Amino acid sequence: MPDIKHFDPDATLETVVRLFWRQGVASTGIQDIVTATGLNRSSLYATFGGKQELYLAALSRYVERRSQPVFRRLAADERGLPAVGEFFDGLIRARCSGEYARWGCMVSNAHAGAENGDPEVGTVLDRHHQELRDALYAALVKAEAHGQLAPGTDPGAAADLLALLAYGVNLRSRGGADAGSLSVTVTAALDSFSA
Amino acid sequence: MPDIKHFDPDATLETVVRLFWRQGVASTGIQDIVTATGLNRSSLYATFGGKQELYLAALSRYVERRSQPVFRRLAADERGLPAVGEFFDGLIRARCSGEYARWGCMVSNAHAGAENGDPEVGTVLDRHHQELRDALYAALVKAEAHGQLAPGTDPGAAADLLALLAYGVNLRSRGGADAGSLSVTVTAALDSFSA
DNA sequence: GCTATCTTGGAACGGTCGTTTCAAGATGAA
DNA sequence: TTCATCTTGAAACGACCGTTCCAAGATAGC
Repeated sequence: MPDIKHFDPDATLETVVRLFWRQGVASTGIQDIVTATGLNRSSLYATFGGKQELYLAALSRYVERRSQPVFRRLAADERGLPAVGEFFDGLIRARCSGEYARWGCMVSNAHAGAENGDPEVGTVLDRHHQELRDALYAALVKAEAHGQLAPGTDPGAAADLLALLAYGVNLRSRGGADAGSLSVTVTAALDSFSA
Repeated sequence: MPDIKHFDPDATLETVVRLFWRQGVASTGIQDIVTATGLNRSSLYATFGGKQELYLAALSRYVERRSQPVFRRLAADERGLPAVGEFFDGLIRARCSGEYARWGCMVSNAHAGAENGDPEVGTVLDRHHQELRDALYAALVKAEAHGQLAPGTDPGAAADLLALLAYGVNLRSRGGADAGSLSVTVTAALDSFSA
């Protein structure tokens, strides 16, 4: 019997993701969201709850739609080191050019925000890090099996290092670092593992 | 003839640094600063100007008092790789324990904030990164001279990598990563350079 | 002690914050 | 078509935002 929603919650949430991603949660007002999505406060609150819940939903969507697909592709790639190189190439390209240039990574940004005190946010950050590391590890294990790794290279330790390196890329790209120098650094790191 | 200030601007700025460092600029209100410093709005604005100028002054103070002394010590250290190891040990200890545990690095945090659009802030971030890299480079050049580096290791590329790694440590420590795993990762990275 | 000059306390500014409320509108089953 | 139910628009909430203003207070040279 009831009325149905006159908008697409999924498209709305994607718009919200981009606002929080680019500006951060503390610098994004409800009015910004109302303006960007075109819907009003009532629909917003009825659908998503308050700002914090909306942020958490947006952060989760970011992880599911942006991060995890890339992680899965990396983990499933059978080529080994070339897959890792492609992962970082794509990362740097996404961070420095195109629609989301200089936005950094929403999860990396969340680390620096005051909202990481929220335990639910903290859980998302930890899981995201674990998934990134695991995907890198899976690729590096295959690299090892293909004899692509320099002798004595531990895939686990390398995965830990590359995961932290990715955060550095995310941060510095948002700060304005140019794609070329980031690429050189990452390539040199991968070369140091290479057989 | 005039009256003199009834407070110590330097001590005040240090208090402000800690507020912005811990909570970020967007989540820190002028009222928070008034409460924490004990002085009133008039003195605050007369001495430092508005919030953005205050943030810039606090960020500069952080770099001068917290980052640069450590960078200088690293750059001046003649031991090579042990100096780099000590630098990261101190970094991880400062980030994960003591008074500033889980605060991250104020400069790293600034990368993720919306204020990095301010060109003056951007300049501070870039200079900070350059100084960090240069200090690492200086230490690695000495390591090379001492024969501590694995053959084929380029001190410049290694410095670039370790600088980005430091950002990763800063971010993940704020996110709650434990000191032990960060230490293991960093140690493994340094070992991969070691002769 | 007088006075010019700066500092301080505290109120107040207009604006925006996140959130709530409620009447009017839209929907689909009966 | 009727009606119960949900959605929507718009106004309003109190609280807080960064900032400004000004009278009262403190200081140091005269």
